[in-house]
Amino acid sequence: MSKEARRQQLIEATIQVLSERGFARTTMTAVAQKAGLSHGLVNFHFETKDKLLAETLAYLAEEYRLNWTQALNAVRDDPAAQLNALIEADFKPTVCTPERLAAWCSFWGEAQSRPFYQSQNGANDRFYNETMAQICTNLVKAGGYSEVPPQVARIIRGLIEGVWLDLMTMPSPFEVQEALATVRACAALCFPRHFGPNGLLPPPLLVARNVTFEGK
Amino acid sequence: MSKEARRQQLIEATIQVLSERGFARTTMTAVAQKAGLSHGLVNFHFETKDKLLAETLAYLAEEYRLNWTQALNAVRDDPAAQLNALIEADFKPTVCTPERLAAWCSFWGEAQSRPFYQSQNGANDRFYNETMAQICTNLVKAGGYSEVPPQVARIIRGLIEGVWLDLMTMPSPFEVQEALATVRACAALCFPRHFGPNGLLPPPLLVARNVTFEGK
DNA sequence: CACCCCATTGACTGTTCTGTCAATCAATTA
DNA sequence: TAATTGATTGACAGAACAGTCAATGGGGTG
Repeated sequence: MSKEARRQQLIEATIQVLSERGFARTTMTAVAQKAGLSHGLVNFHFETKDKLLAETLAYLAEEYRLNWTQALNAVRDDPAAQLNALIEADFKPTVCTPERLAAWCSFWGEAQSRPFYQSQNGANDRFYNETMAQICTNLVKAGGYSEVPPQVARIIRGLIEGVWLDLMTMPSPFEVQEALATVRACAALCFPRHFGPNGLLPPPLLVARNVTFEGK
Repeated sequence: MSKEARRQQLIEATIQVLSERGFARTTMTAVAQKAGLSHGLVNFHFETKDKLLAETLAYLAEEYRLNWTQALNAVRDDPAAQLNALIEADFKPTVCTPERLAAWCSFWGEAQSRPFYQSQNGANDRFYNETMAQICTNLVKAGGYSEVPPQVARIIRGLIEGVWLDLMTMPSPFEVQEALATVRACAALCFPRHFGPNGLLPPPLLVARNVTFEGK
């Protein structure tokens, strides 16, 4: 097996162990067992436990970043479509599985006391938040809304994080589709002329403009 | 020192250590040192580490429950005032300090892999959510809104959890007042005739009626 | 076929941490 | 004051774990 493939296999095993046992009880031996390998090999590929965990976090962060940037690149240059893409991206099975959610959560629990984890994710988070704020600014301007763009961005971003937590802590009846519906409902409250209860409204801006014009 | 006071002192020390070192690196010795006592004493009062952590979680949960139920009892029987009380309660210095936030977060990170922690908080969460949903139902009916009450409740509850996480993970400029303002802005989007950007609108329904009347 | 390189194993070491316990100390009661 | 009770200490044992390393094995190359 190639060196890079082996590393990725071990990182995936780490994510699984993190989600099953939590951060505190994640051991090198457990990771190796999950991958069906000996524990000495984990130290061969990642010199220390700290480095293994740091690389796992970086792996998850890059996976998350790719997920939303690619979703953003796949839609046309329209703020409502972009916001919709950003929202839906967070609930795609690429990043929104029980294992990944639980792994993220175990890192959050340790992040505050480990400066490395914080600096690792600080840049990514800032980039995401700035992108979200910019999209909201464009949407407010184009749609003639009166909201304060950075605040709306914080609401939507915060709500996504909150329902992510709920997906983990709540018993099973709360599913991904319901979480997404909750965020969509919030988007509809923020931008009622662009979002409905089922997501993006079909012709985004033309309808609103016509209504305003003919209404006067 | 009385037995009960000593236990509480050790639990407070545990909360501090959790927030400073995270769950994984919280040791009995660190807790004892933080309290200025010997580590054998911790085992004397709480037989095992697991029991110490379980009691710390129960302590935080009860503190949280008391905070919002008392805030709810202190306002008049009006859904808008009740919702406002519920929102503000989550940002009071009783429960919303950096230490407590960090301690909560470290428990979340471990909760999914430890059934005890989940069952511990399951009942409390359910009670809070049902109360919030009931208040939203009353407010929607009394205020003539068209939102779906359980969904609005999930939005507000989820957003509060999300900004709590942000308070922890974001660098310092994001402060409690800004987090509260974000939630208030969301409440204003959900119930525009009862909530403004600065929170509850003074006399909830009467003013709206008067303004409309004199404005005409 | 023989050699070499590198991934892989598993036993071993040193450290850290939990939980135990006999000895000590302080306070209260007889 | 003496005795008793309960809290407190710190040394100790046992367990779990991270990290090391010499030995092994297998695939590719000369």
